[in-house]
Amino acid sequence: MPDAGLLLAWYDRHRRSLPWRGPPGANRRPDPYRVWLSEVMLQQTTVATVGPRYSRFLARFPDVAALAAADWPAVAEEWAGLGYYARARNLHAGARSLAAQGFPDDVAGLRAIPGIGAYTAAAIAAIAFDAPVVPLDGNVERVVARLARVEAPLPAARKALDALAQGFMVQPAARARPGDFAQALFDLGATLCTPRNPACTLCPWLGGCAAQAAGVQAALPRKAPKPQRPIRHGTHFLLTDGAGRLLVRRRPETGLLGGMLEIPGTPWRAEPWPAAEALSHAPLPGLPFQALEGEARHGFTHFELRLQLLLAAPAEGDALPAGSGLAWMAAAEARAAMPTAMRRLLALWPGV
DNA sequence: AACCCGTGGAG
DNA sequence: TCTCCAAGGGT
Repeated sequence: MPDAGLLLAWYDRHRRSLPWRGPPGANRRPDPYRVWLSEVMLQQTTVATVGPRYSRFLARFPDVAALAAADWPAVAEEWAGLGYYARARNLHAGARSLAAQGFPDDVAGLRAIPGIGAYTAAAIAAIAFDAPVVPLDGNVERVVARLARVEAPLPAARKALDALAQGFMVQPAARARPGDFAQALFDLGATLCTPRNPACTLCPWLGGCAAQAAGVQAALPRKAPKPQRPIRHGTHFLLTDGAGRLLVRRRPETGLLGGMLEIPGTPWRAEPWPAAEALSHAPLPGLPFQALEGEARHGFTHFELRLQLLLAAPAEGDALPAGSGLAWMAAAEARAAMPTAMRRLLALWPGV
C-alpha cells in the first residue's frame, strides 16, 4: 500500500469544505453528535443533497438532548424527502438511549446503536475519537480496489478490501490523524478516483496504483449485476375539505416508508387497480370519486411504482372511522412532511 | 446470502 | 428515457 503521508499532504491542500467539517487544521475534536448525524445522513445519499438538510436538521435538533426530547412526527417531518426513513427512526431511538447513557467512544460501543453498522461505527470512531480504523465506504472500496488491482467483484470482495484498507493504519502518518485520513480517502474517491473517468494524473498516489499501471482503473471495482426492478401499481384517494385540508394517514412503523405520512390508498401490487376494485380500499365509504389525469411514477430501489389518484370532497361533518389513524392536515404542511412518492402523487392534483 | 429499504443527479 | 450510483444498515 502506498504512503499515507502523500494522501494527507494532498488532503491538506485540497480538502472539501463541508458543513459537518471544522475549519482546516482544527485541533479540537468534532462533536460526536454532529459526526453521527452527518454520517447517518450521508448513508447512500450525496454530499450535495445532505449539505442543506444537515444544517437544517442541526438547527432544529442541535444536540442529543434536543433530538431525544422531540416527538416522532417532528423528526419524520425533518427527514421527509431524504429517503431510507429507518435512518431517522434509528437516529431518534438512538438519541433517546444516548441521552441517558452518554456517547460511546469506541467501535464496539458505537456498533451497538441502531442504525450504526460497521462503516458508520468506524467513521465516528476515527473522526470524533481518533480511533485508528479505516471506515470502508464506497469511496474507500473503489480506491483500494484500484490501488491493489482487486479484480474480484463486489460485494464478495468486501472483506478483502477491508483488510487492505485497515492495512494503512500500520503507517504512523495515518495513525496520527485517523479522522483526516478517512476523510482524505473520501475526498480522493469523490473528486479524483471517481467511478468513471478517474483523474489519475492529479492523484497523489499515481505512482503506487496497480490498476492505473495496468490501464484497468476505470473498470474497477467490478460489481455483481443487479436484478431488474418489477413494476407495482396503486390507487390513492385524495379527500379534501372546504378549508384546504387533506385526509392523511401515518404508515406502519416498519417497512417501506415506515412511520411516514401518506395519502390513503390501496396496497401496491403487480396488477393495476380497476377503479371499482380500488374503491373497496377507500378511507370513507360511498363517496363519489373523480379520477385525476395522469399517473405518478416513482422509482424505489427494488421496484418501480405507478400511482393513480382519485379525488373526492366529503360532506362537512362526515366522521372519520374510529381507530383508522386518519387525520385532516393542511395541504402545504402535509406535503412538506411526506416522502417524495407521495409528493409526486399530490402533484397530480391541481389544488396545490 | 439474498432481500429489503428512497431519492436526486449525472451521463 | 434509462442506468448507475452516493460517507450503508437491517433482517
